[in-house]
Order: sequence, then structure tokens, then C-alpha cells
Amino acid sequence: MAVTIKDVAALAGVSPSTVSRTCKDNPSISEETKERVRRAMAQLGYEPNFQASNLASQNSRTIGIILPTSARDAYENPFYLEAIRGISQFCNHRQYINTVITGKDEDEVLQAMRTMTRSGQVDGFIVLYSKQQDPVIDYLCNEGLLYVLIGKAYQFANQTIYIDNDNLLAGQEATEYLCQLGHRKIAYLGSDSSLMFSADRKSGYQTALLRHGLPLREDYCVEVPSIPRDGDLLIHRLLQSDDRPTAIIVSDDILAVALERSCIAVGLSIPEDLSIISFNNSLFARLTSPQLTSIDINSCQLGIEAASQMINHIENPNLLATKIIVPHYLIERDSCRQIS
Amino acid sequence: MAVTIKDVAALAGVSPSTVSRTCKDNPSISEETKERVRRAMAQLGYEPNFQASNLASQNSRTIGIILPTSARDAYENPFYLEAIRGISQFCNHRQYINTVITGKDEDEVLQAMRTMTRSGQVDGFIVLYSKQQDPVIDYLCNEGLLYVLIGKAYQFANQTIYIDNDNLLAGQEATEYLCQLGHRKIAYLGSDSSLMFSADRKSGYQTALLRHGLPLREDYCVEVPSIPRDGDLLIHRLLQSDDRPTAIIVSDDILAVALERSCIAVGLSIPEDLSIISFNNSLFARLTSPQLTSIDINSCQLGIEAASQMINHIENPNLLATKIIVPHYLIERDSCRQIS
DNA sequence: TCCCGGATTGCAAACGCTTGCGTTTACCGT
DNA sequence: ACGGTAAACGCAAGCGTTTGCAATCCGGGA
Repeated sequence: MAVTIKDVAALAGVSPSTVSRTCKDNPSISEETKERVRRAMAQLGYEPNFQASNLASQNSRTIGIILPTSARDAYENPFYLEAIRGISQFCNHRQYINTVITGKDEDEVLQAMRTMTRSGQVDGFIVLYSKQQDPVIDYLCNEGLLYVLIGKAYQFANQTIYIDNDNLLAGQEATEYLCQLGHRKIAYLGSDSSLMFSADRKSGYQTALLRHGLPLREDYCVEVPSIPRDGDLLIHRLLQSDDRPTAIIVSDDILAVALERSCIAVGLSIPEDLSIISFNNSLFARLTSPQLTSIDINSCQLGIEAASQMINHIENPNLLATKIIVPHYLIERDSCRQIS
Repeated sequence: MAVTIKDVAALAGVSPSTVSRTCKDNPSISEETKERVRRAMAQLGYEPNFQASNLASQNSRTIGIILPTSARDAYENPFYLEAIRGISQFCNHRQYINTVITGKDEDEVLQAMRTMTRSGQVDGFIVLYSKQQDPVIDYLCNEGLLYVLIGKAYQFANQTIYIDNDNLLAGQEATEYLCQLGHRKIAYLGSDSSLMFSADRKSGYQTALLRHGLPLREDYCVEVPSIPRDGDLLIHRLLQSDDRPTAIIVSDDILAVALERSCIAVGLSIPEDLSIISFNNSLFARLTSPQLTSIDINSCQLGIEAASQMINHIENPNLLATKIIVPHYLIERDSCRQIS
């Protein structure tokens, strides 16, 4: 059996409560006894029992991570791994546990969430995606559970804690960048814009166009529901139009790679015939040829901040629902060219 | 306060122990009372308190997931996400919790593992990668902790539970496939072969060559330590040799995409000038142009089996250390061509 | 000298569940 | 009719912490 608080207490010649209190650095214990207790703890290699501590203090020190359902095509996006990495890193430091929750469909996820909250398995949830009309968010709100969102809140925006990039600004900057390179015919290719990040980047794109006095052309703004297969109609129509764009802003690296494929298929070369700028700066952006100019959104940091907010709110229940914006930055590579 | 076992007991008119036992389907409770208790549980929406249950039964019902340290380039590989998804899915069903453990370097990971085991936060670990001389495995073995490996065991192979593909066979099949297409000059491009999967695939490749009476050429067997940057010397030398291969087996999709880049750089087109077959069948394989013929290794299933084994061993401590092989299958796409 | 207050520390009751063992009840064989 | 047995259930002692409150000690002021 592992070493318990009693062993430490015995060795230090104090009561278990004193040991417990020195762990929490309670001010009502004198510095000398604290020191004595600490020595005893070190000597025995004591680590408080997680379960017992949680039971007594009525919490779980674990936070649930909600992934999108696996039905979605976007599932394999390395973004999620990065975010999880950030969360996990922060949790490890703060002696929290994290548990990822998935399911084939929303019902499975909701079911898992329900039993977890009822059995006191989690103190809160981090939702790794943000889309409009999400039943998961509805559930969380209705039950009054603690959660933080990575991405921008849509429902209940004012009461929810979220961590996001300034995707509007990022969309603008991407557009500006292309304008500065001399492009005037700039299109936007986005994934399903019920996903908040895509909607925001698109808005930013439109804002920047207006600011530069460029027209908002409907045919320059295409949305594909998932990762396009070969010969996606919408994309081909865009690329083969007589008046095709000279540059495209793509809401995600993965989509950009798919776009590159379409380009090759119709005989366009990048960046000579078409400039591409995308978002996320995942491995995808670095592996393609040419490498993609991409806006890095600091995925790992998003996770870290999310975990940090989560734990903060767990330990200080009446904090306000703050929003945190993580900076992005543009990584120039070879997929955009100056136009004369 | 949530509904406890006492509430259920009171409503059903039995003692708490009876409720507890019906939860476990203990045979010493009559079917009628069980039914009565179950009705009470349903009526109250009872869910046993996770912490209390764990404390009393001296376990944690949580399993740690060890990712490779983030220093490694391979980190962003969607394979890990898939494996985590599998694990998480299985855990959710069995009312287990999982927690991913990462760190900047091995020390950070080891530190996290140490405090977790000492505080009874985990019942065991699933290690998502397998490489030679891994300090993490050393630690697990020395402490006598329960763990299962995804990938082939290197150290302590006989006592460790592992879930793997038959990478040797897969390597052979990939080679056979190319042979059948008429290729004779087949090369192998692998990532760091201290990673077990890469070493095995390479062995399979070599075995198949021998079987076909083809020579094992040293210059046809290149290993790159990480994801190659532009103009990787080894790869370029291979591609620009006078006697260059007509086909290459690549140990990982990501690497294959990088290879594709190099091909474009030196003016080789796929599959006309060079056939490529790779492993993992991740999103990468589907996004490139041409799409990659790849061997799917069932990443998600690997996770599911790992979790299943883990929980099995947690609940039946004296089970033998079995090995499980998850099948792979070849997905034909457009990166290989028949040679005359 | 006595009382009081602050600073330290210990007591013991939770927290909600599990489980070994004892008790009860019913039934069987003799 | 009675001891014996097995089935079904309850008692109560944990599991290792936390924490409100009581207890103790000490110094200082009256």
C-alpha cells in the first residue's frame, strides 16, 4: 500500500490534519512545523491520494475534452491534437486530469457527458470546436455546467468563456496581404460556414475587400461542406471561369491542399497562375509543394489558455466569463506571388 | 447535492449495500429485489459517485495515454488522434476515464507519470508509440506498472502487452504489390528506424525482395531522421541517381507527401516516372495529387484494442501478456502504375 | 494572579461507496 | 421437532482526505 497522510503525520509527529493543511499552505500552521512536515513528505515520497482528496473536497480535478463527432470529415485535423496537447500540458502541471470524449454521433457524446457529470467524473468541459446550433452547447447551458469553448461562441455568447483567435482580423490580414502583392481578383474558399472560424475569416475577407474598394462577387465566395473529392464542381467552376481569381484565401490548410490538387487537375500552377493563402499552419502547409503561406493560429496555445481558464473557473466559481484572444501570425512561404 | 446510494436504498426499501451489489450484478441478490432497486435508480437518475467508488475499491478507473514528446517532428501525425479516438471511445463505453500525458521532453513526461502513479490517479498506461531504448518503458517495467504498447515491443518484449499491425507482412505486401506491377527497382524510404514500425516495414520489404530474387541495394534503402526539408540530400541523391528506382515504399504518408515534393522539385512525375506506396492511409494520402496508394493500418481500431486490453488487465490482474495484431489492408489509388 | 485573545494544532465527523462477515429466514432431511 | 444449510440481505468498518470546531498554549494587560 502506498504511503498515506497518516504515515507522514506519524513521521513528522503531527496530526493528519496538519499535514493536509501544510499541503495547502494554510497560514494557520507555523512555518517550522510546515518545514518539518515537508521534510517528512519528501522522505517518504508522499503524494496525496487523488480519489480521497477529491471525495473529501467534492470535486474531481478532471476536465472533459469534447471532440467533434467522428462523422465529420474534419476529424483528422491535426489542429485537435495540438489543442489537446496544450490542454494536457497545462493539466499535467496543475495536477489535473483530462479525458477526451467522442462518439459516432451527437447522441453518444451527450450520453457520455450526462453520465460523467452525474457521477461527478468531471468538473467542466472544454469544447474543441464551435459551430452554430450545437446541441452539446445547449446541453451544457441548460444544465448550468462549466465549460469553455475553443472558437467563438454563437449561442449564449455573453455567458460563455471562450478562447479564440481574432479570425476576423486574420481574414482581413490575409486579404490585405494579397492586395499588397497586387491582387485584385481575390476569392474565398471556406469550409462549412456554420463553423464559426470559417464564418469569421470570411467576414474579415469581405471587410478588407470593401475597404479596398473591391467588389464582393458571389462567384468568388465558395463554400464546400466537407473535404472536396476529386473534381469538386464548385471549385472547378471557380478555377475554370473566364474571369477566374488570381488569388484565393482558404479557411484551412487541409482545404488548401485539396485546392492545390484541383489546380493541378485543371493545369494551373501555384503561385504562377494562382496565389493561395491559408490558415492553421499545420503540417499540411509545410508538406505541400509549393509550401503554403499560412496564418498560424497557435493551436497549442489555444489549448493551454483553455485549460488555464477552465481551472481558474473551477477554483474560483464566481469569476466572470471572460474571452481570450490568442494572437495569430502570418508565415510567408511560396504559395503567393507578386502580381504586376 | 446529487442523488446518492442512500437515497436509492431508501426508495427501494433496502440497504445501501444491496444497491451497491445490484450495480455490480452480484448473484447473491435475488432477481426481484434487483429489479426493485433498478427501478429506484432509474426513477432518481442515480449514477454512482466516481470518486467514492474508486476510493472504496482502491482503483481509479482511469488510464493514462502517453504521447511522444513534442520535440519529435512526427508529433502532428493524425495517427495519434485516431488512436486516441479509439481509446476514448472504448473508455467512454466502459465508464473509464483517460488522460493524455505529454511534455516537452522525456523528463517532463516521466515526472508526470511518477506523480500520477503515486497519487493513484491512473490504473495503467497506454503508450502510443514504440521505439528502441525508451526510458518511459524502462520506468514502467521497473516499477512493475501495467501498460500496453501500441506498436511492437522492443524492451521486455515477452512480458509486455502490445497491440500492433503485422508490419512485417505489410511491408512484404507493399513490395509484392509493386513487383506484381512489374517493378524491379524498388526502394525503401523510412523514418528513423529506431521506431519499431519503420524497422518492421523495412524488414518486410527486404524479405520480399529476397523472395523475388531482387538485390538488396544499400543505396535503395534510405532513412531520414525526421520530416525532410526542401532539398533533403539523401532523397535527392536517390531520385537523381542514374540508376534510380521506379518505385518507392514509404513508411508513412507524411513522409510520402514530402517525397512527392522532392519529386516535383527534381522534375519527376508520379506515377509516370515513379510509383509510390505508403502506410497509414491518413488524410494526407487522400489529399495529395495524385492520391496515394496506401496501406491502411486501422489506427482507430488499434486504440480500441489497446483500451480493451488495458481494461481487461486492470480487472483481471493475472491475465497473461497477450499480443494483438490488427489487420491492415491495401487501398489502391493513383500513385502506382504498371510497368512494362 | 487571573482572564482573555490570538496563534497553533488536534479531534472527529464527514465525503459516498465497497465488502467481509454476521444475521435472518426458509426449507430440507432425519 | 430440530439441527443444518443455503440463500438473501444488512451492519459497520473501512478507503485517505478535508475542515469546522474545540483544545491547548502562551504572553500580556488588569
